[in-house]
Amino acid sequence: MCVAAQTFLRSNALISPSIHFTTSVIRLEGEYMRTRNRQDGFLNRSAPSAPPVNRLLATLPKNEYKRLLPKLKTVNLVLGELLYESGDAIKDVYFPNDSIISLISEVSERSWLEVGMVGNEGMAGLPVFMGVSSSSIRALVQGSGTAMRMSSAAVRMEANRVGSLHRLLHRYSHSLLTQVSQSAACNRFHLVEARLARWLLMTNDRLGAEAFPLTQEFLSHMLGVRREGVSKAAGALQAGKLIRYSRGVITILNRRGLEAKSCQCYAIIKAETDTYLN
Amino acid sequence: MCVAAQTFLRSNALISPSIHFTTSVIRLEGEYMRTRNRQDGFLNRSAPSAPPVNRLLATLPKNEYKRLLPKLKTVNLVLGELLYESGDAIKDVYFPNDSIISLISEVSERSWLEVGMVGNEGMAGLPVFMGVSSSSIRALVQGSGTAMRMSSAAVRMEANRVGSLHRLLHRYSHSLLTQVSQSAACNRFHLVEARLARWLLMTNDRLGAEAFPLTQEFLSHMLGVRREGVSKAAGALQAGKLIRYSRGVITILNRRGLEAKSCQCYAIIKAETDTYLN
DNA sequence: ACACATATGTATGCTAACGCACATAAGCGT
DNA sequence: ACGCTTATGTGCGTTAGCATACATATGTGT
Repeated sequence: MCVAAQTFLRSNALISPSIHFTTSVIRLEGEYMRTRNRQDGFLNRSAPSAPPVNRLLATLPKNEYKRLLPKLKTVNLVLGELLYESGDAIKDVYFPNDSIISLISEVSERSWLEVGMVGNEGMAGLPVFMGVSSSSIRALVQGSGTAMRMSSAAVRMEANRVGSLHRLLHRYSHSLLTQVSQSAACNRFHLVEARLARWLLMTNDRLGAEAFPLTQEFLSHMLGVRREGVSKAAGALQAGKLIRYSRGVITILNRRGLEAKSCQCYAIIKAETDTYLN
Repeated sequence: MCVAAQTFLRSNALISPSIHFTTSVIRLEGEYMRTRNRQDGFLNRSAPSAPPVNRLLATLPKNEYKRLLPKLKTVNLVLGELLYESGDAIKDVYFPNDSIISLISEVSERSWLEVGMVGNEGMAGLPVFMGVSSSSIRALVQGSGTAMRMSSAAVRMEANRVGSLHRLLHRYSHSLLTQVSQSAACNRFHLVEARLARWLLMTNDRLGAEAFPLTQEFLSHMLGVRREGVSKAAGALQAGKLIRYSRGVITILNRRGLEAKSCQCYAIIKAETDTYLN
């Protein structure tokens, strides 16, 4: 958690790392607890038509799922938590239920970019399955919720036997690569407003909530633009009554409208993500 | 080959598709043949300290390599050839020797972006290994040369048995994802000139040649910028005597200088690519 | 109620890259 | 040698997004 906050705020270079560290832990945990308490189940998740479980795991045949169950542990992931850092050993992998994990690439202290988003359709920690112990990509919790955690050792076992999980992870790898490629092109060609709309929709899909805590500062790192750019784009979306936001909480008011503002990339990525499990 | 040229020139929307098709086949093949004839072994490949073989295959243990050999066929790949198109079934996979294959993502008729580059360190057609028959990413020959071709059916067999190739392809998948992520960030944050320098260096590494046929038009699609932008950036590099070019042929004059002009991304990607095989 | 931290808005000037239009140049086929 | 095609250069107005600086607003703890 400490590490999480440290990274989360690393961009603010004016304050010394240690100060950073302390204040941001407080800030993050504080913010989270507050929002959770203010309104029970703050996220306003819509009535769960489907129970919030990881769809990748849910697709496994029963016997295989049973075999894996002892190795899986439900854990809570909190916004801002850093699951693994660039270059560090990956100790566990995560199958999100209703949480979201961002895969982030960094080219400099202040320039980050989300290259992929992992929700209940996938797993964070693919490098382990691929036989690599660390990655240059950072995994940061972008939406609070639960996930199923599995040790890297257990994942490495799965890499050695071709079973249902093995095959599913292959399909997922392809899906993720597609997502990363599509958003690379999207980030290159599309305007900030469209990309913001896409990002909010993707988050909405995975979180199953209409409102979620996110500052513009955080968003700016996801989209790879300045905070002021997010302010402008978000302001435009709010003016159009598509979203509402205040002090780190964003609420989606009009999904259809957001879809119209977003680029095709949203639909393309969603189609890929939704169909690979079939 | 027809399809190749069709796609290669698709951006020129002023000419009808059929005209396109015919003229561009001629143009491409013509250009290639001309350059090949003009000077025997036009590419001026540097003295092959290492023989030009696919390094992924070369890393296999001997017995496994022998097992695969009957399934591999050496083929010639020609600049502009389209190995598989977005959405179409992938019939074969390719292990480049001294050829290069570009993985390209498209967001509109005129907006393309190279998301990954495959040389002798890898394989084009990973989706097949991952159990998917087609991909939204296009594979286009970006540098002429030879490659080892293997049928998709044979690759699917390999996906079902965990052997050396299986493990290597896992490692390669991770390497490719890293490359795609890094260039996504690079394309987002770095200037055209730096990206062009990086791209030329990466091509130089894989082609093993100082001079290679490439128009600015082609380059613009790789970098996801306008042709005029390439003209400006290439002009600057030429003014600095780092490269020389004329009518579709680029020559690298000063590698060190290019490395200085490029961003760190070149070194980062190269390190990943060079070390995953060990 | 107040002070404080932090989230968000906004203004100004700047630059890279865009879109369009056209000029030049180099090679090729006849 | 000539004309054609194609590759490359360049100028001009526009724009999205950057950097910096500062203003405002909104929760929170005391």
